Amino acid sequence: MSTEDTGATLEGELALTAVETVDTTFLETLIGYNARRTALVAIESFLRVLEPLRLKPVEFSVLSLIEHNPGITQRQLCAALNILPPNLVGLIQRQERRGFIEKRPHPRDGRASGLYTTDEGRSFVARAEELVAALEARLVARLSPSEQRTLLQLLQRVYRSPSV
Amino acid sequence: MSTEDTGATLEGELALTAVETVDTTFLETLIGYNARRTALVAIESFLRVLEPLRLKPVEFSVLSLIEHNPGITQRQLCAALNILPPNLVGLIQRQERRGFIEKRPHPRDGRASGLYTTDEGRSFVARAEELVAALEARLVARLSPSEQRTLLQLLQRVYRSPSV
DNA sequence: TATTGTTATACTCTATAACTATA
DNA sequence: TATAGTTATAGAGTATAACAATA
Repeated sequence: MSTEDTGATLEGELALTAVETVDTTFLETLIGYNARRTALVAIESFLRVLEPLRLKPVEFSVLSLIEHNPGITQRQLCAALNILPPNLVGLIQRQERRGFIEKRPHPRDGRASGLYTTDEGRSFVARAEELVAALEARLVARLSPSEQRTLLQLLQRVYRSPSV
Repeated sequence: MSTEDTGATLEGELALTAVETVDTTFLETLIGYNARRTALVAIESFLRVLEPLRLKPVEFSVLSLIEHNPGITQRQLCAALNILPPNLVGLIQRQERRGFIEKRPHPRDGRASGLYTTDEGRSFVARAEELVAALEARLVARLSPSEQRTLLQLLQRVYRSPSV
């Protein structure tokens, strides 16, 4: 992250410690810290790779979930993605305006509507998922296939464990 | 996340799929998604546990880094924590006002100042780090010690790999 | 000329209150 | 009475531009 290194540490001041190299060992023992940094790196790449499609991570998640769960409701999307209902409204409208999804009346609940991808939306999601899969491969390129599986499993066991 | 389950899936509608249970299998293959969810769970617990100390995750990181890197500059903190300089100013001022840190003139650079914890700050950080360590233990309670080490190592290999 | 710390400010993300229409 | 979706809005987090002091 730092681009310079002026060296010259021996100024003779006793109390002076590690002013050039930052010691982050304590923070690095915390999954919260490490998970956050990993997520930030992934999101950064994501933004770059999906920029040509004008698609942000949450928007991708929403489209992908609708594609694989035809008829899903906004309430279900909120629960699955940890989004608050008011903040989902705009996301849905945008994808609707782009012609990628459409609402149809819900068969059993007049308050809700089911969300579906359009033909155009389906091919768009397919393209996006390809780009994301390729990005994913680059992200974990340093890990062996078994290490990749292990990492996902361990993360899931942490965030799925109840009452943390 | 969902608390209800109305059942009654066999309505006879052909196109209706998985309206009650959401299929997230594609998203769950992505480290970005899994790392983010893990980070969110950790941050949630963090906010709850550190609330009595009126300390947020970033504030803890800042204090902890100053404690373990006496004389660190704001520029170094920014680089280490991925914070932009203007956004660090307020964080520093708040911890200064609480009497936990102090600025001293930098020995070699008149533009910068070195940051140090005060006596009060040191005992405060110690208390905070204890709480965080206990929280960490609960977060990874479902993993064996060797799995815990593996998880941290794999995460670090992902976010440290260059040019993702 | 470049960099540290700072102010002001804009933009995005997330959260809360309140409404409507259905259940 | 409670819930799905919506509007309006507040607040937190993150970003850029510009400046003074120092390198």
